[in-house]
Parts: sequence; structure tokens; C-alpha cells
Amino acid sequence: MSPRNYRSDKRTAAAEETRLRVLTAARTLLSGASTTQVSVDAVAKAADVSRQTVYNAFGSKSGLLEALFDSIASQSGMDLQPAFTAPDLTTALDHFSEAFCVFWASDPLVIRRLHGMAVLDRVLDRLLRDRNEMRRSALVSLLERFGAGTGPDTVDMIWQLTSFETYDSLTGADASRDTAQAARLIAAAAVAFHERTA
Amino acid sequence: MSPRNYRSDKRTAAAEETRLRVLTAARTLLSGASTTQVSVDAVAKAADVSRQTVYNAFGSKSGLLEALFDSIASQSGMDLQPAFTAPDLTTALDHFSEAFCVFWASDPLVIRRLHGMAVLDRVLDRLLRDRNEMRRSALVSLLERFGAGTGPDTVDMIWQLTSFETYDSLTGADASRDTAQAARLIAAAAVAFHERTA
DNA sequence: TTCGTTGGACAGACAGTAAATCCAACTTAG
DNA sequence: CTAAGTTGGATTTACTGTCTGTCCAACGAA
Repeated sequence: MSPRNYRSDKRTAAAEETRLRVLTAARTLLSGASTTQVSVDAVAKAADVSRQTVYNAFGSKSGLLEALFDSIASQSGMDLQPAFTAPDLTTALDHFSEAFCVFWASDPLVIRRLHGMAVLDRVLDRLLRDRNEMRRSALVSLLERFGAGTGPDTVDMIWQLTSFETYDSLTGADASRDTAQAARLIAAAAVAFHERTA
Repeated sequence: MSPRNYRSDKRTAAAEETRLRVLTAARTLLSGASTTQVSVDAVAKAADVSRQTVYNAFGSKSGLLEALFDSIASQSGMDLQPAFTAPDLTTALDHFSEAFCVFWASDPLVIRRLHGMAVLDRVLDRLLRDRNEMRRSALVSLLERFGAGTGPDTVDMIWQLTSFETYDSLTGADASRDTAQAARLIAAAAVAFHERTA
């Protein structure tokens, strides 16, 4: 009944639970508009956990931030399926834009800060670059699927249009636009650019 | 006794000179791909100046970074004149894009880091937002001059297309594109978007 | 017993402040 | 014109406080 290679001690389960508590605490702190700096100590206190436990679980602050980003990504409910099963390129790009905007919208404050920290954090920077590269290859696959050109100009431009920076700029501050509107705007720009260079 | 006409040209000149030395030292350090973190102490040592002198001259690390950005801006030789004297909107947008790409190209490494630091630095963040706002109003003026629509979608999209993030993404890493090529690409996207929504 | 957790102590960097001091540029009294 | 005093930038030294990261002895439940 109990498979040997499936270990689920109550202890490891509890460890996983504290790991989650730390992640959500970090996310909450990073969402706080008030605080600029978020220390490991602050995260530990917010998670009601010792600082050492955070280091045990994530190795370093960079590791914690990495895990946080991936945690956000996995919880965002992003779905690329509609884009790849779309009838034509235009609606495909529409769904592609929508998918990533949903992701960016899942926690823009935290994602913005993680992007900023990445500039000063080699480890985090590498992670975000890798994740961005996944968006790029997904885009190339999509363009190929619909027989569209995959020249560097087209790919780079649509890649940039679907980036977090673009989403953040179009929804941020005084530009009162919701996620769906931003997604449509981005898709419109992508289609316009593609049609013009086709 | 406080003499009213106490002028000391040589001293203020010397002070200005050390101020410049500190700025160039900071710029050099921030350009260095090797180091991720740049401390005030490191800047002071590189400028062959005491740490206190840096604080005397700039007040804080934020102040130093602010002064550095404006120094780069003033040295970049950016010129918006061609955009405003262009015969039509298309060439105007071309020159507009070119102008800002020249600015971004003047020191992309340092500008990228300053943008990153701004996420964790309220003072620097405010400065960069203000400078970005200047680009926005310039864009609005340009569009109005050529009788083009200044709807939020048009403005926001072209604003984002001419941002540093877009320039950086299109010229960075494996995308082997020089500044002029990036400028043309950005302008093409701006024109395509504008024509489609006109 | 084992293993996650805890609390504390510790070293090394870093931001920012403060006071005493040095020195060259400058002003002014004689 | 010169000597004496003033000013302001720069330096030195030392301090407070925060943060990352590491180490370790002890605790407590599985």
C-alpha cells in the first residue's frame, strides 16, 4: 500500500509547509508599497520562522527570490493552449498576448521588484533571462506554426511587446487600463507590425 | 564678520572638478561588467577622494546616482530638432526614435543599472519617472504638430516603444543590432501601429 | 535517534553621520 | 603691498545601525 520510493513523512510535509509560509510572507512583504527594502530577517519574522530556517530552505536571499518568482509563475494560471489552437495568426497573437498579460497581472508589484533586483543580483538575473527565453521560443514556435516569418525583427519586436516591461508601462500609473485592454493593445501592435513587414 | 562679496573662483572650480571626478569614477565602476554592487566607498576610492567628500558633494548615494544620470543625459548629445522640423509624421517618428536611441546608446550599461536601482530607490525612481514624462510630453507635442491623434493608446504605445527597455531589448545580447538599426525598427513599429489605428 | 527548527553569536559589507583638523584661496586691516 | 585672519573644501577617524551569510549548541517531535 505504501510505495517505498514515495516518502511523505509528516516532517517533510511540515518542512514543505514552512517553505510555503516563507514564500507567501516574502510575497506579501514585496507587495507592500510602503517598504522599499525587504530583508531576510523581515521575511523570517513575517513568516514566524527563524532566519536560519529561511537559509536552510532556500540557501540564500537570491534563492528565495528565485523560488518566489517560480512560485508566482506556477500559480498564475497562464495558459498557452488557446494561442496554439487558434484558427489564424491574428487570434493566435491575441491569445499569446492575453496569456502573458494574465501572468504579469498575477502580481505586477512583486514582479516589478524582482526585475529590478535582478539588475543587481546575478543569480536572479540569470533565472529571469531563462524564463524570458522560454517566452521567446514559444513565440517562435507559434509563428512557425502559422507559417509566419520568424525573422529577427519580427521575433524581437513581438517578444518585447509581450514583455513585462511593456505590460507594466501600459497598465501602470495614470494609464487606467485593465489587463484585458492592455493585452488587446499589445496584440494589436504585434499584428500591425507583423502585417507591415510581411 | 561675513563678507558679502566673498568669491572664490578657484575653489569652486576645484570643487566642480572633484565633483566631475567622482561622477566619472561612478560611471566607470557602473560600466564594469565584473562588479555587481557599487558602494560609495568604491566610488570614492576610484575617484581618489575620501568617502566624506562624496557625501559633501552629493548628499547621499541616491543623489550621486541622480547626478550621474543627468550628467549622462546632458552629455549624450540628444537632439529632438530634426523630429520637429520633419516634413511628415513618418519621418518625424523616425527622427524621434533615432534621437532617444542615441541617448540610450550613450551608456546602456549604466542606464540599465540605474533603472534597476530605481526600483529600490524612491529618489532615483522619481527622477527617472520625471525624465520619462518629458519624453511623453515631447511625443504628445510631436503628434499634435502633425495633426495626428493623441489618444492614450497611441501615446502610450509609442511612448513604450521609445523607452530604454525597448531599446535595450532590441540591441542586447544575441540580437546583433546597432543603434541605428534599432531606431529604424522602433520607428517602423510606431508607424505601423499608428497607421493601423488611424 | 533523526531531522527540521531555533536562538544567539559572529564576521564582513555597507550607508550615513559627526567632529577635529589641514590647507589653499580669499579678504581686509594696517 | 603685506601680514593676519577667515572661509570652505577635503581628509581622517570613529561611531551607529542595518543587512547578508555562517556556525553552532540546544530543543522537540516523529
